[in-house]
Amino acid sequence: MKKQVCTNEEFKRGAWKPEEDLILKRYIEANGEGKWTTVSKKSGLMRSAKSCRMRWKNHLRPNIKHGQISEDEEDLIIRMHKLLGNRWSLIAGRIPGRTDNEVKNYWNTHLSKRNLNHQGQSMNSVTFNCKKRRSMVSDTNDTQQTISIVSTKQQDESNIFNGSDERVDAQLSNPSSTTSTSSGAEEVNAVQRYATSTTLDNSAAGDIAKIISEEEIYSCWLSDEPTFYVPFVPSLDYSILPFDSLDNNYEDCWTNKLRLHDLEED
DNA sequence: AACAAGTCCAACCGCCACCAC
DNA sequence: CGTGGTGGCGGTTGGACTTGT
Repeated sequence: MKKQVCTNEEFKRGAWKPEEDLILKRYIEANGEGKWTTVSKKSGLMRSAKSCRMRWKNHLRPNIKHGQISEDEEDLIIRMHKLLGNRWSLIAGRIPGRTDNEVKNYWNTHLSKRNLNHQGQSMNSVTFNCKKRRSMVSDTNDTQQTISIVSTKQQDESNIFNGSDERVDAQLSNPSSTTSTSSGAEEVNAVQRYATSTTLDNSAAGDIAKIISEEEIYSCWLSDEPTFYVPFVPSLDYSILPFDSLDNNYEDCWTNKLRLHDLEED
């Protein structure tokens, strides 16, 4: 049987010309965003669906901000990266007008080296960056969730983080046994989809994992100590909490969360 | 002026989740 | 339930441009 192969040779590649931009822009304005294979076929551009999508998303979409990243934006990127790791789309989602590609490029070219230097001088922190977040192992046992996070070894000096090949198993106590407001199933899904484990400081009393989704952040200790579970509090923007191991004020964050948790219980 | 090295960023690639069938 | 198509994501690459020698 003859196998149907879609070769890249069918599609034009390389830099987009202004006239191609115009065609794509007009097509999407007339027909709406999405259905990129249809865009690819019907626009007459001879570009792949992915290429069309990428061009629209990163350059042609309305409200895209071009030009220099401001100090405020830079500060936000650094803080968000500290919190989320290389979750560029999530970080970009918090910076109006900036794309994930732009944020990623900016980080790689401007900030990663600077942060390496800063890190070397001031602290010895380790980040487990969950590269393969979707391949995490999750035990769907009713009473306990075991989340296995495979960290990536980062030997390159230019990388800001000291890496580890270790496998981190975070034991989350059963959500249904806590006072969490959402269902256990929802929480497990959130954890499975968007887990990132971050230890903030080697000197901290136990390692801390932040389990993050777009709207929710869960927290637990990764040490041998009994784990606890902090429910999401909708009124609180966790991303702006001062997670700064230099000041050790993450302790306050934890305290704040627990206090809010207690209030919710009341 | 010419070349090498470094920097930047648009574009591409591979992987994976989701969904329709 | 399995499969194929699609879209989204993060990592990487390649070439244009800049800076240094």
